[in-house]
Amino acid sequence: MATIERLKKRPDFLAAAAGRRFHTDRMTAQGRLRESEAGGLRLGLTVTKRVGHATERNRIKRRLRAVVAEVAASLPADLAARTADIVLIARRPALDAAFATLADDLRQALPAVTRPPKPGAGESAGRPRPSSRRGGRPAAPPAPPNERVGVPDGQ
RNA sequence: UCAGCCGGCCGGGCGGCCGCUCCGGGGUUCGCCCCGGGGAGGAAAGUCCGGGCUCCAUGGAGAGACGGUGCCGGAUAACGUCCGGCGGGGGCGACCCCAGGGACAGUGCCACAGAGAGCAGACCGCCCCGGACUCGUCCGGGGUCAGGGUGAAAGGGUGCGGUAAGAGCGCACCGCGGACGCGGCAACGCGGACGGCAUGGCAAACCCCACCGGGAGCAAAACCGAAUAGGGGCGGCGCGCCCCUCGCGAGAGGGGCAGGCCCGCUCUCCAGGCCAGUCGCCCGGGUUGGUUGCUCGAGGCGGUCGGCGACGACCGUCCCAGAGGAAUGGCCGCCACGUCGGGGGGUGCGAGCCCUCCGGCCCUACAGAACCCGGCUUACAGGCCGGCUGAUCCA
Repeated sequence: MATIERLKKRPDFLAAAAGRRFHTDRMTAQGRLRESEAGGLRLGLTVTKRVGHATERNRIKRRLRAVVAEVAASLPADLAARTADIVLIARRPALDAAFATLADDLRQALPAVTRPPKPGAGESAGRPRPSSRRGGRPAAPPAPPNERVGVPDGQ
């Protein structure tokens, strides 16, 4: 049975932000293929302050962790063996969305963001340009760091 | 029964499946597994005060600056908190609200309006005197603040006397100040000779007075830990300037001043320490990560005693979250509560209230520990308990 490690280091989060993306109304998924180390999936959660207050952010993170655990239990072996980091950026509707809906979102997102690069060069065309109002931040990799730290504000 | 005031408390429950973290015990192929137990709040929040703790400084004293507090007494480790009083204000009342020291130490401000706003003031008006003439008006000089008018505020109020008109000018009452006396630990209260009324307000204006205060914070701090450099320790040698005397000189002797740094806001003083250069030997490792700090504490609960009370003393008993991209939950079912819509029934003139059924919603409000305590402030669906006040009804 497959398991998914938790992502905890800040540089890993920043690296994943440069990878492939997958959007739903509930969340945005970002994926990055790791070069080195052993195989397996790792996943981190980001819930920014703009989503809601601390209580609401915590609830979203707990529900997403439960979703991850459930999805991981029934993951195909080839998908689970991919060497990739995923970051889920929660959005406001994740607070009230049905549990099954969140699970479906994740099941769709996982293969999408961890797909190995095709030999063809059509990569950038298929990638959604995040220039819309989503998050309102530039698409450049050195993004403002504070925006995507999932830590509850330390004040 | 209705309206209201004060204090205290709760803030979903039960069950099923699957998880997280810490502690204790056991097992292990060292990956982990099994058993038992603990696991968010009254505000965990805002970070506004007060402490503990840690680091920075070698201790002590004084002055200044800056900041804070501000009726009195008490409680407390401390507080800007709390308790009990006082004074002022509001309410029929239970009760509630108030940054509430000093304006004869000084400086300053009091806009606009108004004649005049701080050693007051004459615009209209009133009155007296003189003059002019067209004979009831004008001009000049003077008195006056009762009236008009302005203003937040016009130098006590009302009445009588008094006067040319007036005025505490005189008198009565009220107000105000007030030596002194009495009560109270005190704030303050009560009485009050006497004073013809004087010291108008603002100190969330400067200021004065009294009291308090070093700074930064658990991302503090300590330890483990790979490399270079800075760095640290020990030991040897070495010690600035001026004057006088001796000496050809290197230098020697005596006297005086000692330079710089360390007193984490500044300055001064006392005590004390260090450095000033070079050589040799040894130690050591900024950051990432790990461990500690990290939960037994001004602790919870129960009781007795003291106190009006805040609270204190004593006895008994309990161990009660310790995460670290951050655990304390996820999903489902049932029930209760609330709310919305609809049907039926009861009651009432009626708004409405009560009972019951069906469906939907929220599936709970505010809100998530981050070193720990004491407070304050702010947010909060709904509910429970106790005491009290005012109406109304019955006896």
